[in-house]
Amino acid sequence: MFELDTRSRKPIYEQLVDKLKELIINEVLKPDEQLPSVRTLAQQLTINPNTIQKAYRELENQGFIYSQKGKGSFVNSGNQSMDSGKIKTVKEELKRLILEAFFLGVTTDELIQLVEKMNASKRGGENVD
Amino acid sequence: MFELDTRSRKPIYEQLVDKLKELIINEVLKPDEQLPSVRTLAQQLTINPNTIQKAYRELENQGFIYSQKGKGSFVNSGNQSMDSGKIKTVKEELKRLILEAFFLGVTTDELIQLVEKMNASKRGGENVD
DNA sequence: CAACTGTATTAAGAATAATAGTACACTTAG
DNA sequence: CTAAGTGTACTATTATTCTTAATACAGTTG
Repeated sequence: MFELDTRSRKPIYEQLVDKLKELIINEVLKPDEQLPSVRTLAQQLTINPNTIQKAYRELENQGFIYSQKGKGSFVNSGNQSMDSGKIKTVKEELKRLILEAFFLGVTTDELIQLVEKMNASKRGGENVD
Repeated sequence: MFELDTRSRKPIYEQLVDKLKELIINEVLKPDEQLPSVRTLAQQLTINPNTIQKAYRELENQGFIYSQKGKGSFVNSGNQSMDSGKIKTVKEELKRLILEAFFLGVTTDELIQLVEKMNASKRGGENVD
């Protein structure tokens, strides 16, 4: 399901969070779809269940999944269940990156085109690169 | 000059890198301006000189500053000295964040407006929030 | 009840970050 | 040239964080 880089300086649980977020956002994992159980995924990736749990806890804090004792962990649908705090955080990160892009010489038009391309890929689902 | 959160899970040297990048991008620190010396800044922030050096080294690797033995560390001017690799990296990060914003329900128009606001603040220098 | 789920806790080891101290090479002001 | 400043490098030690391990408990489902 994933490839993890155990040699990376980036903690494994953070790599997991990033990859799962990507799958959820790209709707590879659809809303209310059940995620692999903590123990199953740990066995598949040959890492410790506690590390999976840490990643799942983080994803739940960020609003991407919800967990139910005895049942499992499931994908949240977007737009819902998201408080405005998360949106503000993402916008702050975006502002930093946009300024950095400007500093590197990227133009406003290029960035706007990037936004529109991402929007198109969201609707259609084509691969944009 | 800065405020550092020693309690944060984020390493001090990374906080330094982020804050200095922000000051450079917003042209609070202007091109060819000299940064505080490793030892001076370490004394001001009451942290170890090695930690400052680590941050400066990272900033140099990312192309934001340049250092000269015996003279000091100085701010790089944008557009110059930046290879296209950095631009590609930033664009990749932007794509991830844009998709995440879409997932949270942010519209294309909102994002375009954000880009244009950042562009305005870059030229004028006003504070945009 | 049995076999799954998530969750919590404690303990130990491994990896990384930060500090401390020292040293060397270079530049500049005097 | 000397002295005081600069960046850079290195080793050693401590502190912090990440990861693993082994249990345990609570809820769900067939």
